[in-house]
Amino acid sequence: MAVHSRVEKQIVPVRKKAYEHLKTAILSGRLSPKERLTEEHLAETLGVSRTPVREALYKLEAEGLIRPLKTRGFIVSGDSKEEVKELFELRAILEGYALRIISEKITREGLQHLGTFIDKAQAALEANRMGDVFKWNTRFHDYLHELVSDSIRLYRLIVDMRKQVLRHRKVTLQSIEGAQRTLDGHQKILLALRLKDPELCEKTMREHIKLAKEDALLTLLGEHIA
Amino acid sequence: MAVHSRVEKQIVPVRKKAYEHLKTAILSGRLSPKERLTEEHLAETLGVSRTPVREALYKLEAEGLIRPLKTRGFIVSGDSKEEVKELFELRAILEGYALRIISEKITREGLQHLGTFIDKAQAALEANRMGDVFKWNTRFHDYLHELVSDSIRLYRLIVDMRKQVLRHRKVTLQSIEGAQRTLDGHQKILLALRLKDPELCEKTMREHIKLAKEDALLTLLGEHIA
DNA sequence: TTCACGAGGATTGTATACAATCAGGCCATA
DNA sequence: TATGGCCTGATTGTATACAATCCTCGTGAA
Repeated sequence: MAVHSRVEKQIVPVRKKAYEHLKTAILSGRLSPKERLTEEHLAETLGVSRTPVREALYKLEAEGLIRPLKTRGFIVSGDSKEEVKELFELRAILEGYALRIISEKITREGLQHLGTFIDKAQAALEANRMGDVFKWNTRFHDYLHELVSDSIRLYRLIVDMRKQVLRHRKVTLQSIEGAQRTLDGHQKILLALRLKDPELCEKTMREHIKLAKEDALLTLLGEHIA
Repeated sequence: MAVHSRVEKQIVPVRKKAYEHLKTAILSGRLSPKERLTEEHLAETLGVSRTPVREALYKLEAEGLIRPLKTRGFIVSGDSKEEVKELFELRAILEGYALRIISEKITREGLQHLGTFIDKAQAALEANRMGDVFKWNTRFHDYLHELVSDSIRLYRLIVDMRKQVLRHRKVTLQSIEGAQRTLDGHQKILLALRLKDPELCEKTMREHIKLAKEDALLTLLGEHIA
């Protein structure tokens, strides 16, 4: 019948649910850097005991999404200019290196996939479907990331950081010019990959992310003014 | 009376003790990748309850020092050739970038300090006091790391990784040639810093760590044969 | 033999209780 | 007004109990 009838009961530990809950709340901005997080209060809110909550908190701390308060409790890490800058710069380094590795082992099909993602994003942009632009751009990056997934540490770092900058990226991509700039960047990346030039790949990716950084910083500034 | 009679009670949470205990056991090789770690067993061994142990385990996992076993429990991450390679390569990237940053803001005194560390290490090497060579080399790197300490994320990543490669480095430095090569590398780094050439700094550091990587891999191979 | 399928022990997940600790305010004293 | 110490509620740290889950291994049927 079904090729795989095993449905894999997929038990989700409370700890994980608490973690995801908090994470999305933070990344979406629903949880601002203003409010203090305490184990007990969160436990009550989520309707669970402190144990899983505290484990979720520790994990978030390890990822840098929240930080311990001197006065006990945590706050979500601010998106101060400095922090956003550092985040993007680290991404530039890590993803630049990743692209270097990728360039050495990507296949013809891989290149084709990437090309498709760009085309779809471009088409979406021209049709003014910004949601889809975002989607295909994300696919583009995700596909790249998968290509380094045997470098476990590198992969984990990249994925972590990427999640953290998500909120900034979303804003950037909402402007037409921003989106077009991003797409141009992706084209350049693809070209560098096609040329199989590791040096160029690293450089291109760094520049691509540097642009994203500047967009994000502008946005940040804008919010400040608004 | 005493200038500072405050002794700072310095309470050390059990969790932290468990964490440190396990960490040193792992880094020193006392805990091999062979044995399985379970919460209960560890708790019993350390004479504490499972709660702090489990928190220590999660932290170690986040740092990549142990990994969950499919069959429940953890094992310490192997030092397979692939893993060591990746570790050093990541270090090369991150510390290379760090040196680039440092080159932009290091002061005259900073350069002098670094020079001193190298001299001391060189002297120790010539007197065949390998322990001291290790010590001064460590100082050299530690000092560099402190210079990036306002880039919190970068700093944390570097420190983490550095701890993980410690066991490999120790072996390398025991050989005279290995130590001399390391020192030469440090000289080059210092030179690059003096020239205030970010590009060169990054490149030099990468190469320095690449050499260390090759040493470590050789050692690893040797152990395999032995 | 090989496979399916429980039984049972080992291990982890979560809740809860209690002890330890800390921040912040209050009061006494100067 | 400033200083220092102590009290108290808030919060975290650790232990423990119990429930849930998973691995293993034996048993029996094909």
